[in-house]
Amino acid sequence: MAAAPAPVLEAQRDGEELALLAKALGHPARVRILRLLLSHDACYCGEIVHELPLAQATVSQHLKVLKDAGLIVGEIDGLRTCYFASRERLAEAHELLGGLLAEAVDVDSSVCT
Amino acid sequence: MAAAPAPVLEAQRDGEELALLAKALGHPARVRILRLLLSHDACYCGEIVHELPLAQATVSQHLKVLKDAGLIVGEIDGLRTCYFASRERLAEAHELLGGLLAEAVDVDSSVCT
DNA sequence: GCAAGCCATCGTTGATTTGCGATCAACGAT
DNA sequence: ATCGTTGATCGCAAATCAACGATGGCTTGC
Repeated sequence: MAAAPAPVLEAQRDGEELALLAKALGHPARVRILRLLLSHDACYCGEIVHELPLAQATVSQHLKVLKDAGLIVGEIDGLRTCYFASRERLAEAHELLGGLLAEAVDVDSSVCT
Repeated sequence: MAAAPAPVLEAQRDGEELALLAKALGHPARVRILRLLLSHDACYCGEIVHELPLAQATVSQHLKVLKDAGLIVGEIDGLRTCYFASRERLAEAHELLGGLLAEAVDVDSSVCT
């Protein structure tokens, strides 16, 4: 990722990546789950279910969406499953969004990590 | 940001606002439209349609979603409609996302049953 | 006036999402 | 071995979304 071969193509991939992440964040329950995980550093699934006004199956589904997007990580811990938020992935979303704004100013010095 | 009257409620509203914005950004075509508008500063609807591999009705629909989220503004200019990206709104989304990350580090006293 | 271009909207189709109860697999304790 | 607990998954129904053609309102040019 050091060499940027085709800026246009790269921008397009970034766009799709951003859309993918945004889609995962595009539901209040999922944002709430994410916030919960961020503030607790880690949480068992049961706690999350207990915190939200949703059935266990529904919460599990939302967890799956977040996990598929890479925003959280689940780790089986014996009987339970412990979930962590991926700050790196969240920061990636933040940077992709920032990249959009930066691109607005000019197509001048586009630098990616 | 310094004065927070009701931290929990505010956080919840922020979460819903973030989800709303993320949902609008959660489609590749819409991200592409947004990028187009940002890099061109402004664009007529026809140009956008011409740029995307989608029918005019579909593009118009995506434009409506972005407009409803406040991410773009449309201005009727005689025969055509000129669209602008709202950098402020985009920056707002960026900050809300940053707020999530910040909240991770921050202290909080939520109950954990 | 009329015709042509632009674009928002309507109505329809098929795909996806959301939410739930029910079920199933895995595990610890009895 | 048989529970009770935890959480992922399976179906299903309702809702929403995505994409499109067709229509209609609007403006400009003839």
